[in-house]
Amino acid sequence: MTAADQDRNISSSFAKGLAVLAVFDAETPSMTLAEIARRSGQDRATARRGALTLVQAGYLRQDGRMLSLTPRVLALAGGFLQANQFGRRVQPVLNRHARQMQIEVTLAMLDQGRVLLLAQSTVEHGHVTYGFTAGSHIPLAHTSLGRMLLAGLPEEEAAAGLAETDLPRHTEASLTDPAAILDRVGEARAQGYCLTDSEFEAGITGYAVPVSRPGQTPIVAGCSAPRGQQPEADAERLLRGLQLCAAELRQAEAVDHL
Amino acid sequence: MTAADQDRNISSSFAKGLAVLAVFDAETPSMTLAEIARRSGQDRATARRGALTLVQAGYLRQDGRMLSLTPRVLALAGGFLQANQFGRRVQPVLNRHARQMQIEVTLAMLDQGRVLLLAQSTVEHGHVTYGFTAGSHIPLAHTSLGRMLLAGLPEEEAAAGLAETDLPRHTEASLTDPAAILDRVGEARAQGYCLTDSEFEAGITGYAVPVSRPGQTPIVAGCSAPRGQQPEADAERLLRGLQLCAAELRQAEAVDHL
DNA sequence: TTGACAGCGTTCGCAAAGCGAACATTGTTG
DNA sequence: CAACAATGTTCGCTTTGCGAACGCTGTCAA
Repeated sequence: MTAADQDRNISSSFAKGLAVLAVFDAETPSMTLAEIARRSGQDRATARRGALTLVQAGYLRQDGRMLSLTPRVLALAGGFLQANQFGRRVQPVLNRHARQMQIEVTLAMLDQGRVLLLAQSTVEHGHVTYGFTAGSHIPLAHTSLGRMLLAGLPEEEAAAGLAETDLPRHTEASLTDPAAILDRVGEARAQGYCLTDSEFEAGITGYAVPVSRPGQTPIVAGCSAPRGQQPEADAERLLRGLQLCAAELRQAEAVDHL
Repeated sequence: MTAADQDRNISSSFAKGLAVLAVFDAETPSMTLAEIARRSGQDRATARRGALTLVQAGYLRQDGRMLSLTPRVLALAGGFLQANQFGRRVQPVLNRHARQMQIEVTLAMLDQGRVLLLAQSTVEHGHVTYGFTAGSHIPLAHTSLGRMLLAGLPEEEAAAGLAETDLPRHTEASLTDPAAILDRVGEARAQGYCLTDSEFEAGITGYAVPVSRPGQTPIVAGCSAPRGQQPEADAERLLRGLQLCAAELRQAEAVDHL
């Protein structure tokens, strides 16, 4: 009861339960109650009630002492995707450009100090590396998508956003100095696109361009490919393709109210 | 406290909050508090607390008096998709077969008396009609996917499942007699595939085959296309393609523990 | 073998969280 | 503009759910 008193309008039990649902991510597909409690920073008994409630609601499956998400959570995302007509207005555009560029195209935004993938084109010869999908989180600091997103924020917010995340060394090439990363972000802001090389995955170059209009919540499109023989030619071709894709998404006002 | 006493292990506030989150679907992208309360069958004050909590947690956005889902809900689905390696084990297979068949391929399962789309390939020339995505719900009774799913259940369960849903007449061809629909389901079970014609969308034929092994929770793959000049030839080609796709998914054990 | 221990899931009395009738506020109709 | 209808918000009473405490199970060292 200090300064931040509990708001009578907020249901704390509900908030805690949501935290339980949110701890399930790529690294930990199934967990015990104690693990959930630890990850969500809650008492074991509290986590237990939340988990059991989720089981009853059908969002969680209990298998012995392990708990894991059920496909029903997809329905929650489905509500969002349909509300924003992703199936009609976003996915076809991504697919078409992906086809023309012969590369997988991803749409992303910021979420809690990470990059949240909103949609992904699907094309045959995609060099599948991690197998990210819509809803996946990827790092902010060492990906072209992340830096382009930061570039869409006012400078001080970008610095703040970067400060919130930790900076693991994914590869030898990963920049670890926040100032150096902010330099690259500034560069991306100035030139209207972002390139990264080998900072997240060795040998892979990332490309990203903004989709949202200045002032809106930043949305970006990007792609990644193994570094080829003529990096400059590749970059020019792919960035041109991404710019066309981004322009078309803007035109369709597909991402204006995110 | 009559017979159905409240379980001490279940957090009712949390369950009610989840119900609020779940009312957002394709038909109602944004709602007022009163509408949410009505749809979730809760008191307005209760719905309000749930909604405000969701706003604070970042899953809902408040815009005047309208509330709508934010992209963060995608992260919940992302947890499931990554846990089950959809990006690596399912999506590529669907994409490859879709490419070969030159048609959009969908993976689906049962959820609350409807068909829940789990994943969807995307090809260029897809005749985009509704713009469904992963997480979308489609009707159970009048789609080939739905009937094939019912065929994967024991007969009495299929009948029960069908009884739960209402049977709107989407088109003139929609079967409205439950017994007639169960006949088709039985047929699908017997022959190992399901065809429907114009029952959901006029002029569109749907094709579906089972993916899950007998006894598991039913999972099916399917596709749909405008009825062409040689329906039999189309059916043979598409069903063959779907069977190959389904076999490969089974082989990869991609959907065994759903 | 056994005692001590660490980690897990589960219980229960008490504090506080949230339910919903009642109220305030805003839009709508005759 | 008065009467109404529908929405958003408050507050006292009750129910819910918090977390210390418990029992159980597997693990390690003496």
